[in-house]
Amino acid sequence: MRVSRAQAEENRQTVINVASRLFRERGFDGIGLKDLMENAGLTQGAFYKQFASKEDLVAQASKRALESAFQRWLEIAEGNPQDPFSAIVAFYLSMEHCGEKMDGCPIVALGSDAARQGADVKASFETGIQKYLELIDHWLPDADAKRSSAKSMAVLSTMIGAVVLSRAVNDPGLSDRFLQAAAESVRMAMSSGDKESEMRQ
Amino acid sequence: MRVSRAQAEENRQTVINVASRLFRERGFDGIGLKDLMENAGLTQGAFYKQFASKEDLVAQASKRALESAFQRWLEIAEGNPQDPFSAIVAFYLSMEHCGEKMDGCPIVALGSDAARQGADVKASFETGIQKYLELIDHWLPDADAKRSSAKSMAVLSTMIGAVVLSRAVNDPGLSDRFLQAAAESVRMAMSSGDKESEMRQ
DNA sequence: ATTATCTATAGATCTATAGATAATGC
DNA sequence: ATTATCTATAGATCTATAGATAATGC
Repeated sequence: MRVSRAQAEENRQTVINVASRLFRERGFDGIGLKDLMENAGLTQGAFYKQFASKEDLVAQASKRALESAFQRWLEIAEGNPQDPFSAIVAFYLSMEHCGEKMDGCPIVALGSDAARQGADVKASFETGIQKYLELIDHWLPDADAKRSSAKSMAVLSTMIGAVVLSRAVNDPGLSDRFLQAAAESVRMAMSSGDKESEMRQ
Repeated sequence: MRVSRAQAEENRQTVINVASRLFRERGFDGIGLKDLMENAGLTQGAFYKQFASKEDLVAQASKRALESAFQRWLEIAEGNPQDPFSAIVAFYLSMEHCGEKMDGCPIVALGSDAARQGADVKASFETGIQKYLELIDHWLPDADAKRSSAKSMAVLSTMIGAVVLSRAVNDPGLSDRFLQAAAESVRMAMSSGDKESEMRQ
């Protein structure tokens, strides 16, 4: 029954990967350890050799979810070097992304849940969120350098809020309007310079 | 043990009100019927005379949460007739609102959870969200009448996303920066006219 | 000898139902 | 007679632990 150290580590990674997807689909409280472990091809009994508690897995799976979602952003950005931010917006604020909870943005899928978790889980989110902000900062017009952070924060807020809203309603038409409205708003925000200095003119 | 019809209805309302607050604090899966009923001063056995299922209560409590949060917006707006939207922004994007999950915005507290629920729960959210949009529409500069809906959607998205993000991190400084960045962004969006026609000039 | 995984289980909790009780409403 | 609430419980599920097993790693 015992497996090699390498195999055990591989199993551990599988559990984290499976959890990062199933938590996004069903919520932290929406799936039990038995179901999680079976989805990773193991039994429940093996869990506590790998993780200290369910909360421990929640923190690690959150970190993994944020990391893999961030990787996806990088891939999409690299696929359109001329205008990486527009490519991100087209993907993120699409009905396709709205429909794929399991592989979509974990901040949208688990943001409300994260607010109820302990410091370790929030730390996973905080680190991931900072990376998103840095990436968006990087795409801002140079003139905005000093105010970059605030603008990136507003842009990220708009994107996340729009997908949360689009998933919370029944009407697909309304969902799509939220995504389109947010897309227009963030494209505008990113293309324009510093709004305060514009107003001072 | 039986109570009057009026008392029974009052009890039912109490259960819905209690649930609307405790669901916001702990999530739909984070509190059981026994705990809910005890918080309403009843025992678990009384539940199924009042509600068809837990999901039924989830839908009704969501409706109630959206309604009472909307009432709070109206009260705040009436408290500042000169600039109702600024008053809403000052409240909604404050650290105080960030800290009060139980009485705060249910879209922030339960948005991720709502995405996993059935059509009845989503209908509660959809109806509530539409009312927020109408109210924000109402405060837009007249010039924006035609494009009002899209702008209101972007503004609501930004506000909700910012509070979701501010609650998902540990660092209070970061939380506050998200709120401030969103506040500046939505004030700018509401005060400026139609951005597309501006760009055409 | 160590240990990753298994089966089995403890003890708590979950949703939902059944039957008793006692007050209402006709 | 009806019924809102109560106590009690069924049956499922939850997190976590205990001890057995069999393969690894020294």
